Amino acid sequence: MMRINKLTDYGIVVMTRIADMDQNRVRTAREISEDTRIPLPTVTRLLKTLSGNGLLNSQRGSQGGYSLSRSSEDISVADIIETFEGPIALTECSTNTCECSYETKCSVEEPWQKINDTVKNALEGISLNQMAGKNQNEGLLNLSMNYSGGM
Amino acid sequence: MMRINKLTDYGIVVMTRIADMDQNRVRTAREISEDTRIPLPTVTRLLKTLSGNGLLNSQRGSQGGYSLSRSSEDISVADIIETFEGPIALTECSTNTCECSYETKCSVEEPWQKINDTVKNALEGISLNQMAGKNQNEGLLNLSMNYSGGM
DNA sequence: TTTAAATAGGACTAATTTGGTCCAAATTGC
DNA sequence: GCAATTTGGACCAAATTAGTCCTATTTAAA
Repeated sequence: MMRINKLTDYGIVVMTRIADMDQNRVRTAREISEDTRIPLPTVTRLLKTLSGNGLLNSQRGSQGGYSLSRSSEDISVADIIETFEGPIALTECSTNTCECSYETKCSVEEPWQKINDTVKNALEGISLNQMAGKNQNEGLLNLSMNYSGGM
Repeated sequence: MMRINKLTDYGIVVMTRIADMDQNRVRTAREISEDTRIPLPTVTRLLKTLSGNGLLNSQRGSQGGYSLSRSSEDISVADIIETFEGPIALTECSTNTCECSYETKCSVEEPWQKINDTVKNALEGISLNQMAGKNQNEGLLNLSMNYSGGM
């Protein structure tokens, strides 16, 4: 648990798939659905969300479809997650002005904020390019923090 | 979104509250409910879960109650989250053996695993003691990764 | 030994969120 | 004009989560 939503996960799959494909033509929802085996109506919805938030360009009409709005190196996992889930934050308290009614909660606010920033930082450090097959072996994660290996 | 559950959040509040109190006596569910204003039945349930997972000691009967099972410095936020939500992982794929049916998903597995580890690492680096009022000003976060400040 | 104060365990319901589908409208190329 | 596509939004079903309640067990103290 403590998961990102399934749709967000799908969104990453879909974006990864588009990044993997030939960048010189657009891809239709149907194609992507067939590639990923995610049901068409769901893919449709994912693509709408992604293009609505500027991660994909869309072209309507016959011969239309979707393509990345910018290079896969310039799209981070954080971008995709935020598209579907809004600002990255593990607790509500740290996003907006704190309205919590429990006295102790707010003494807890600052550590949470840093936790959230740390997580956000990690996710921003991973590009679509790294998720896709292109760069698969070395330097997969170039996080701005020093990841200390297996725990 | 991408939140920890509300009960988990409450759990952290409750633990923080217990850590803040005099360690020489146990605290009852009722007291904690009054302190935190979280409804008694809910607090009761939280405490049962926490003691069931070994984060709290419980003493039954009259004059009974709960107390930390170990020092607040030795209890991490990760411990509490895992008590309520199981292993820390943003995606399902990285916890158990991957059963996903989408071909692209698994090319994505390794980066996710590292993301999850990074998040886990961050949460393990924060002790209850730091969440509580005791240590509030300096060195709040002693993460094993270098957190590079506001973004 | 009785009683009152606690925790323990588990069943249950209500509320909320999430996942998934569908339809009608707009756009575009042929 | 027609067929292929995206767009926008409404809608329902399923799953998860939050919260409550009841009964049993344990313990200290009167």
